[in-house]
Amino acid sequence: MNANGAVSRLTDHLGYWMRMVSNHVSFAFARRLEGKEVTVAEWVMMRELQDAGPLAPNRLAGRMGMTRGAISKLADRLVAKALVTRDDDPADGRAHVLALSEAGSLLVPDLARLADENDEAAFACLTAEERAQLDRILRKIAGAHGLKSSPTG
Amino acid sequence: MNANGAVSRLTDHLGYWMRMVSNHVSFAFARRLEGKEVTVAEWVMMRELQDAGPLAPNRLAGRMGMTRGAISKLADRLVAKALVTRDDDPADGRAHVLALSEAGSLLVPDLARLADENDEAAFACLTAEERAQLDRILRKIAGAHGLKSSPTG
DNA sequence: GTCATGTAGTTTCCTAGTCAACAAACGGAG
DNA sequence: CTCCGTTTGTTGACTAGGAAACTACATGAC
Repeated sequence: MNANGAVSRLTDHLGYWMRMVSNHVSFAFARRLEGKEVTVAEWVMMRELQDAGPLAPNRLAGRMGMTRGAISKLADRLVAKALVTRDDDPADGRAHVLALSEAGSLLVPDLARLADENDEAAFACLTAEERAQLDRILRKIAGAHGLKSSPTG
Repeated sequence: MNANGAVSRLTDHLGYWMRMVSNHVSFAFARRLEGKEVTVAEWVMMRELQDAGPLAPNRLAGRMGMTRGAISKLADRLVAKALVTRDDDPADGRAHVLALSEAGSLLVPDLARLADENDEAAFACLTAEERAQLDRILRKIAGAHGLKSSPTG
């Protein structure tokens, strides 16, 4: 309750606007990816594999903030599209190694360009000053809460 | 590609940090709601009904940015929990009217307090100045893109 | 009045996650 | 070496939402 005895409004919350804008940006990106036959989650996995090199599903789950089960199925889809390879880890009979296929590697810069364009379009309405403020504030929040996994869902 | 010939990094995007922080806030809120046996989407619907009074599912779909199908099922759940009532619209044989039940009305302030606490905790690390900047910037982006539906998903 | 068109809500099928149960393999204690 | 707890990845049951088909009703043309 606030001073007038009414409960605070939904739009009084920073989290409300945060979610609205975040949803919009992700949605817009998903639309851009449609033509490439790739989902946002698939893009993030390919991106992680590009950044970090071949990786165990378990590591990817940590980085992407998803469960191992989800990674397993996501990898299935990417392997089916021949964008990612899945091999047994010679050093550990349980583990696998996921890596970008050649086709996957070739596709990444293409998708990265779409990501750049999407970010640019989403925040084009801001001044350089405002973008810098937003960037600083978001990183501060992420730092304060120890956030580290790639946002996917 | 940027100057060094590498594709831009994932973390160069404002959208990346946006999504990470937004996901964190929503997740934290979902955890708070767990004890109340209410999901975030359910909370948003109850909130809308509190703000706008009894509403047709169709109107709610617009406000919440969800399909009519999703609203139909969401309403099913809330009716099952006796937090919302669903009546035929006497003025239109097709339409229904969703409204908070008495139990629902009683629960809203309780949940609103959780929402306030969650927002406070999520952005506690920011100065008043930073919060004001963030608020202004987010509203500016939302305005620039004509965003208006409650973020749910 | 009748019919065509449009609209509201539900339902079915699909997708993409979670969670929990599981089998295989690792690795340390004895 | 063997055993037992742990870790890895997969699978199945479940959940929440979207897309589109469907039903029932409304409304305007005639």
